[in-house]
Amino acid sequence: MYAQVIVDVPARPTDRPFDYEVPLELEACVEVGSRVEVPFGPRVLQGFVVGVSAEAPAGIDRSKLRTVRRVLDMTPPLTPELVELARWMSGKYLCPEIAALQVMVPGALKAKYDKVVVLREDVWRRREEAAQPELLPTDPVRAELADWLRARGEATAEALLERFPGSASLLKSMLAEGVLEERQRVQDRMSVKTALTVFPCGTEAELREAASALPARFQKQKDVLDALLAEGLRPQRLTELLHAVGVTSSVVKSLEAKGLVELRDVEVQRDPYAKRDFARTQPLPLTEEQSHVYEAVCGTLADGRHEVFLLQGVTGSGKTEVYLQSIQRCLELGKEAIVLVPEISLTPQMVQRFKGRFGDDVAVLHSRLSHGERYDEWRRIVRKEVRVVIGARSAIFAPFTKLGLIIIDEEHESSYKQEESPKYHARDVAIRRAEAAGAAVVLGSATPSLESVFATTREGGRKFRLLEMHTRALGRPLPPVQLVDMREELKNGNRSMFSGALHKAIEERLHKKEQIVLLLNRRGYATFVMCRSCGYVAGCPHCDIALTYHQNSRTLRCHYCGYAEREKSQCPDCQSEHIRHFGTGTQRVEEELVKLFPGIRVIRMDVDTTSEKGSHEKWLTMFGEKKADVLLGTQMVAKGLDFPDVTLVGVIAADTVLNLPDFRAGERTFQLLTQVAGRAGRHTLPGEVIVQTYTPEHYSIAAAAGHDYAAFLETELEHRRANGYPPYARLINITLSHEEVPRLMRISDALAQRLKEQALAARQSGEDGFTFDVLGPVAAPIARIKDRYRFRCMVKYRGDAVASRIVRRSVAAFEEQMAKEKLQISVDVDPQLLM
DNA sequence: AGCACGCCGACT
DNA sequence: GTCGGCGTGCTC
Repeated sequence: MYAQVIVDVPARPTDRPFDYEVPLELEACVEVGSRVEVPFGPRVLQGFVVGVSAEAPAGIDRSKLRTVRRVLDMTPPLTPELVELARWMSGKYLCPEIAALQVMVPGALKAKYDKVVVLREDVWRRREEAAQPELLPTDPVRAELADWLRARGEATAEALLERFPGSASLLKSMLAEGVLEERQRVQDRMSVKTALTVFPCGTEAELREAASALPARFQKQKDVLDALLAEGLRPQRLTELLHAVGVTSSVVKSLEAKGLVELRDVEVQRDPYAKRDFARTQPLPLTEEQSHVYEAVCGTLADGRHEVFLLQGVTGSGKTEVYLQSIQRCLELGKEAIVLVPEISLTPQMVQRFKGRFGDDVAVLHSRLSHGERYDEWRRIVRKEVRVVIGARSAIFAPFTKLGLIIIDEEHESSYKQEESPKYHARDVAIRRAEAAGAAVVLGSATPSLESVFATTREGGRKFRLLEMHTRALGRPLPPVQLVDMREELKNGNRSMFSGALHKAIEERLHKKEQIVLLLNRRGYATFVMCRSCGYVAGCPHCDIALTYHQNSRTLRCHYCGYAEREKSQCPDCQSEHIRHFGTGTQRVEEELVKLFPGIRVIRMDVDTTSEKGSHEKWLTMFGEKKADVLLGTQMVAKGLDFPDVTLVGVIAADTVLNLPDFRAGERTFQLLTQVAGRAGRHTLPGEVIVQTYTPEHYSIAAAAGHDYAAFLETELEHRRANGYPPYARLINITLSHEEVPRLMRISDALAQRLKEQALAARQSGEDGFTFDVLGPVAAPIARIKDRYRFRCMVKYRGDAVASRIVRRSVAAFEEQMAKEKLQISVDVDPQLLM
């Protein structure tokens, strides 16, 4: 048997399958999707099997074939369907196939390579016994080192030198003699956690009899048997059993010797939700709108068809209940379901709803889990213990084999795009996966992305089917939104960051003991350091970016290259001492709140206060328990929260994002305002929203205030069409980086030229139905990172396949330069952030 | 990406 | 004369 393997070397020349022979004893466990260890050149690597065959591969010298050394998992971590998906991803996002395969498995399975030295006992003995002591090396440490290594079995060179300092040359000569041998090791980052488990041997009657047959002096052994019988002979974790009965392990060992129980190492899970009890919930009755949507989805599910639905439902219209019941139906049909939610809204509230409905049938995957916890949840999927997965972006790769339904909540969220390689978009991957699996996709949002809405129109080819929900499930109207023109406030002498209206509204809520959500529309801007005298901003010496102030270490750090320096007390430019760090903005709002409303209790949520693991949940729980009057924060307070006593939502400055040089700025602003407005008055108490802005006439802001998606859509689409932006075209960003600007400029121009030529060639060879425009090259928004300058070409295209082929071929022409002179080219297909 | 092989400067 | 610098070429 032969296997085709993609090896763990993310580079262009190795980005193809390599053929290996599979030894007979491994044939049973090598299949497409297996993770294997293979020799590759002078080293040993991890790889994924992407093909198997009985016949020897053609076109390769048999003598060159090497053999698979080991299969790394009992069950393959990937399914053939996922292997195929990885192949598609590498073509679509222009990433090495191994990178796509790697994101599909938990980080715990990423290989760790190291080298160890072992003692060659046979060589050692032969030399010692050669009986010519005068010829043996005389180093006194020799024997000691050999003994130590013999006891340990193996050791890394570092560990060995730590134990025997200064023996580097000894080590080298022993390796040369062949007494020591270097071996490569391939390890998982994380291994399976196991626990000794007690398995009763025999039937209940047998054990009962055995227990009573034991003489009185074996009382403790009897106690153990009784405990096992009381638990219905279920296997027990040894530590727990010992604790419960109050005996030591020797007692159980005695029982094992008698053959009454068996002790085995069993894989255990770190279940992060083990301690919590989730009250089971029943399906709620659906409103007319909800059941209309539900029926549509069920129809497709029943047919086992692939179809993409765009579910546009106003905030509070009860999308989640529709998801839950659709999943229920999917499970009844014997299929599995994946639910994607933005990381930020994967709150305990959300998890609770799914755990409550489906109990242990759900695995939860999110980045706040430790490596090990994440791995364990994922293992539950592999072992077929769950049929539903809820998680952030990468949960789209859950290794299900009978996928029936994929739900993407808040589908417009930019966090579905991975910003590192492979730069995939979970929505596009989901659709591709569902196509292959014959599964339905439901994209849900109150404010869908323009791309998705466009896909429901005739012009967009009616690729998606639009389903709408206009009314809120609890019958509450959408809260009225009041726009406050801050220019007027300033004119009237109000220089505070709170308008008269917002000030009064806050006061009222405090009086009535209702709660307030305040949003500062600023993308998690980090704290930076500026001189108030001359305007100097502390920047990274290696990157064109401001340094970030870190409170706890009192240092300034660069988030791009890791550069760090001490906090400054004097401006390096003008020597002024008026140099200080500027808060995230929320800090300043908090200070002002406390000043204006003495005794006000504020919870501030931003990058500073939520960096710690679990802090996000902690703050939300506190707010839910009404331990604070105000929840103040950036984007993160806008998403998916549902607190009944929130009756006021205030937006401090609506337009800060509008001025970013990104064609999606208007869309983002509209979405954010709509989302945050939806936090108010969700239950019995009526809500109110106050939006402060300097540009109340801007269509994004006006439309959000009027809860008018249609108006927003019309204007925004017009803009996009006029400027040739998505959804009328798609984008590919190609970023080039090099240490020298002149060289970089020349290469960038050459690349742009090449792209244009390739496009022309495609057109001339009769290819049509595509457009391909090259913009730039221009300096990238962050013009230098890690002392490398950056230029960018933007491609506007229509026609996926042709465009990626043109880009792939053009970039390939620079491969030689990439290797030779440290040129780097990074391709981002369908970028979400243009910054 | 590594790692080996190979060809030129500063040292015992 | 050797140790070690990093250029370039290959990996089933």
